[in-house]
Amino acid sequence: MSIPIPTIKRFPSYLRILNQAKESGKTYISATTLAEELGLNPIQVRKDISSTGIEGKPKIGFDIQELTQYITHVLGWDNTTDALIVGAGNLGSAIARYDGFASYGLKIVAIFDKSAEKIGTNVGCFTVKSMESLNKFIKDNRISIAVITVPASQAQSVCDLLVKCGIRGIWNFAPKDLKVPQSVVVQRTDLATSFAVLSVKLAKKIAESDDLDSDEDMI
Amino acid sequence: MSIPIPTIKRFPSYLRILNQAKESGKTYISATTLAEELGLNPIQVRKDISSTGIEGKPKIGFDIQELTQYITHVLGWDNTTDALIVGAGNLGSAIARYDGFASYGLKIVAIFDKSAEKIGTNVGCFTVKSMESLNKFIKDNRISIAVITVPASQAQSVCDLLVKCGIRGIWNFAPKDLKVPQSVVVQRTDLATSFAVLSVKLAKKIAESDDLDSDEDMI
DNA sequence: AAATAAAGAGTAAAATTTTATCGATATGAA
DNA sequence: TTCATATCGATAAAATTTTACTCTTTATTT
Repeated sequence: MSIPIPTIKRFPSYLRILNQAKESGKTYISATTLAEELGLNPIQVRKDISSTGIEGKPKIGFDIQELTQYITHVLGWDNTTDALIVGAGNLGSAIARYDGFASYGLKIVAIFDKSAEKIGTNVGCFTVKSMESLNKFIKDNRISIAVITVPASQAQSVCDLLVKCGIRGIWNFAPKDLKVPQSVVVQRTDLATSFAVLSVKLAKKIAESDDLDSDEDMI
Repeated sequence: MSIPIPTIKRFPSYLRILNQAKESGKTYISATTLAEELGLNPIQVRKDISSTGIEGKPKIGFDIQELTQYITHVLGWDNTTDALIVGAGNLGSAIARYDGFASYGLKIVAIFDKSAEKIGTNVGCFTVKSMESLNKFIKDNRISIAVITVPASQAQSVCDLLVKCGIRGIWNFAPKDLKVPQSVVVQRTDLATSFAVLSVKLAKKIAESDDLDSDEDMI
């Protein structure tokens, strides 16, 4: 009865639309409306929702409050989890300053770096801490999630260290595939992957419109 | 004969491993090795590669050079494409300063923002330009790709403007599903989506280890 | 109150993606 | 040279995911 990964991936988008709808004063929303907003197939939306077990009312749709609550719960976003960042470079700093994580139940509580120049400087509302203080911090604050934003060359060693300190979930922004023990979960967020899809789709689209052009020539 | 999206998404990882292997002096690499490095199924890797039409040698593997070239070409990363960023906030600035895009055939050439305070300031090696200068810049430099890093509330209007200026591909970092004409491609890169997967996998993993604990108790 | 239409729910079909199987081939060792 | 082994390639099977279809429900209209 586990929820398919593609469905999980669509859940955050649903939450976004649900919030919007709620703010505009609505109480119910139909799968059709959700689908329209997101450019999805309504049947797919209904199927996704059905995996939560929530039932809708014909002709009306789903209770926004109920749906929001359930999806938030499935994602585990109803309880705030503390996380720390390792790597105070451009990306790490941007993430540290980003204030949108609260709605994902994620709270950045510290940022670490090995560079002596960066340690002690401020990034957003944090002061960069040294790698030496990492272990104690994780233990003292019972941190289970870490965000890796160091260069690829250092990612594995940082990862190993984090695992040794007891981190269970790693959100990896370094372009590197990390090896971790079975008990640890890694999720990589890779700009390259995303851009690859854009590149290919764009090339295809341009090829199509070229085809169209030549078709027109033939008239 | 189009290449499946999941395959496209794995291509950048292959490229990374291929580069590593090349740097360490190798000429050939087997699907098995690639798969091991990436935690994938070797059969899947072979299937992915087969979609490029490149043939390998039994017992040896694939020509690294040839494979690299072909994948790079399929992704369209062998020709550099100029792109601009709209939104000079934390994320936009981080992206502007990121120097890893060169290997994706992507070259950031300018960054725009509507805030009077930001216009004229420096971000990395760029000077933030005004939104008024956007149209002319796109036309003069024949830009076809734009990166959107504005807040969600402004994303659609910025998107509309970009489309009007002739942009064909949009890489959207705003948590908002953009509506565009058929001729335009949008790729959203969403932190929430990625984190959702991490959240759920982690919860599952922790539940599993709890199960294990209770199993052990039963001995 | 009956008819209509806009959903939802459940099952089935289709499409896509991943994994398995088996025969072929090239290398290195006996 | 022959044999063992690692790997490839092609086809088939399995699994997953998306889409279609049919029926039911309920608000709205007449």
